Amino acid sequence: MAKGRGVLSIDSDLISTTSAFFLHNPTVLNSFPDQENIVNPKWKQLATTGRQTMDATSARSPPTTIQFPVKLINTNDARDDDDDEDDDDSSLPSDNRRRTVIDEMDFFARKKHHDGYPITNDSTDDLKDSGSPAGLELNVNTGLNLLTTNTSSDQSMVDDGISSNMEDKRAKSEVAVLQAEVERMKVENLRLKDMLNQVNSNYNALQMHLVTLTRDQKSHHKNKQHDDKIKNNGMVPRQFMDLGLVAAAGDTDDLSLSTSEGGRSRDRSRSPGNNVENTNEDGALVFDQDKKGFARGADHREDSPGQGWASNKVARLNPAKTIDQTEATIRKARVSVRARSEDAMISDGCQWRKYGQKLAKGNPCPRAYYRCTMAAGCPVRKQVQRCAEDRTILITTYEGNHNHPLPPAAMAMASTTSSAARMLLSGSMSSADGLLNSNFLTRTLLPCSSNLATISASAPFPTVTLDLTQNPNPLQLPKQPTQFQFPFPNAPQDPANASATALLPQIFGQALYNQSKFSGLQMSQDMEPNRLGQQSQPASQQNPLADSLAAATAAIAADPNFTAALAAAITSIIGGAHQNNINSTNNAQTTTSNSNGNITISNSNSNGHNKTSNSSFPGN
DNA sequence: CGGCTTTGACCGGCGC
DNA sequence: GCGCCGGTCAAAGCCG
Ligand SMILES: [Zn+2]
Repeated sequence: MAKGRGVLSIDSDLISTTSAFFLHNPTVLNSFPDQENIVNPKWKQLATTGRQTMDATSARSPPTTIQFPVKLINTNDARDDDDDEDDDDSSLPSDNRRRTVIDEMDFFARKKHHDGYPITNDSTDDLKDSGSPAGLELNVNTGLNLLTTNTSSDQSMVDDGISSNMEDKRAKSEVAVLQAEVERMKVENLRLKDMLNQVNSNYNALQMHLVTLTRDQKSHHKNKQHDDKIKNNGMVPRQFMDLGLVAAAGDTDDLSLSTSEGGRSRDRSRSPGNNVENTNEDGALVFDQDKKGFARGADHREDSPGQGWASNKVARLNPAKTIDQTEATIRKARVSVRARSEDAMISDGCQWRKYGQKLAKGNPCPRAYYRCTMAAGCPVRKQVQRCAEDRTILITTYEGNHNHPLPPAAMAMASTTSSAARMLLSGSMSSADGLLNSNFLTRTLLPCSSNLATISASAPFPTVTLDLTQNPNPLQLPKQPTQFQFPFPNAPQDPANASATALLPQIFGQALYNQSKFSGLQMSQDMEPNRLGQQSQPASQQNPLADSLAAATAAIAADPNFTAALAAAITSIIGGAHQNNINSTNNAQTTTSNSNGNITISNSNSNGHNKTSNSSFPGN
């Protein structure tokens, strides 16, 4: 199978990057308005640079945002294989970033190996590759130094022309200086790395806190809502809530829903509690009884392996009947991506291991089951299946949140998933929100396009479907009643598009998220970036947004067409959002539907872009 | 040799 | 209670 390995090259300003990475969330809303100006040259520049796409988005977070490496993706295309070595080299040269990137790469590379930091080697490579076209000072300097340093002969070569001892000395001294600098950078790199890790951990911790707080608040809400819901279905609303929370936690962490471990002994054994996150869950979720039944066997299992560990215990401890439901919902919250691809599966930047295959009943094409192997306990699973009617369409369904850092490429999907979860969650918040949101979108977007985004209640669990195929397939329609449509005029067609593909989901997710926000919160126009402030909503939202935003931004930057489309979509959303807010007619309906909120978003892409996706992602 | 895929068996839920 | 079905497990084999 294709493995995705994310190799990231991060610009020299790691810190800012990292910080942005985690901090970014707040800006999302703002971003939209900005995005309207997609055309904005700034973006393009950024895109080309591959740096800080975010900047353009929001003035607030200037340089720091994550750079979603659209380019990285492109880079990947160039690559043939995944070898680690290749990663380092390839990543560097391909983009403008090459420059200092060297060190930064390691961050994400973590898993595999960042052999020492052969800075010297890398730098040399850079020089060779680039020939110093970039013209960035850093590159040039470093490279020169290194080269000279390494081989005396080289120096001699250079020196010959000059032929003065003084010069030699000078050169040597310079070299020495440069070397020293390199060393210093190395150290700094390490330091940054540590910082990153620290930030990460802090971030996680904060998230957990958030979740806990949110939960507390929720509990209040629940009590209130619960009553209401009971009338309808008792459980549904909560589930969403939980999802949201979970999802929130999930950005970095999983959704850990604890199911009861009860029966799954076998599975569990395998997936030991690697994750620290369990704690999160503790705070976040409480289930009392193992099975409340709603979840199918499969569901249980899923939970248990990745998430269950700690959570399970916790769940037992806390008796809350509805919790189960929540859990189920969470589990069930899924993001389905429809894309045209001849490949067995689309590359999403993650590493997947196939653990099963089945012939689903209504489909002659087998369904493949994958689990994320980027981290030991990662609960994320995905199902890949070809559309029965149109076998060129590959339907990939993601479930759960990663409990580990992701390469940018993977972030897109991950964020999308989480966004979807949030959205669902938000829906739960204001009972109908999810639906409302969809309606929102529909109304807003419909005019624009031919492409569909549909929401259907039919699905057993809340699902957000992103249709990246050009045609709104009849297939979907039957399953899911289309309630609203999203127009995406142009879809990227290149391999590079793969990134775009990945991004789309995020974008959608964001859009959804925003909607949810709008509808649920009835956000004021301000759209304050501070999500934290909005505790009412699940904490999870905050993070994912940022990610998705970043991804979206990157994507936009990368592909003009796409950008335009997005811009249109965003604009419409934004514009429509307010209007929609007013329209809450749906609410009544939604309440019922809460249990399953399915949203389908279709995008018109040219066919075949998917193919590339596999190789294209940096991760691979 | 480790990791991944393949594939039949197994499990639990659900409907009849 | 039985069978169907989706989902997962895990032994066996493959691959680099
Ligand atoms: Zn994962």
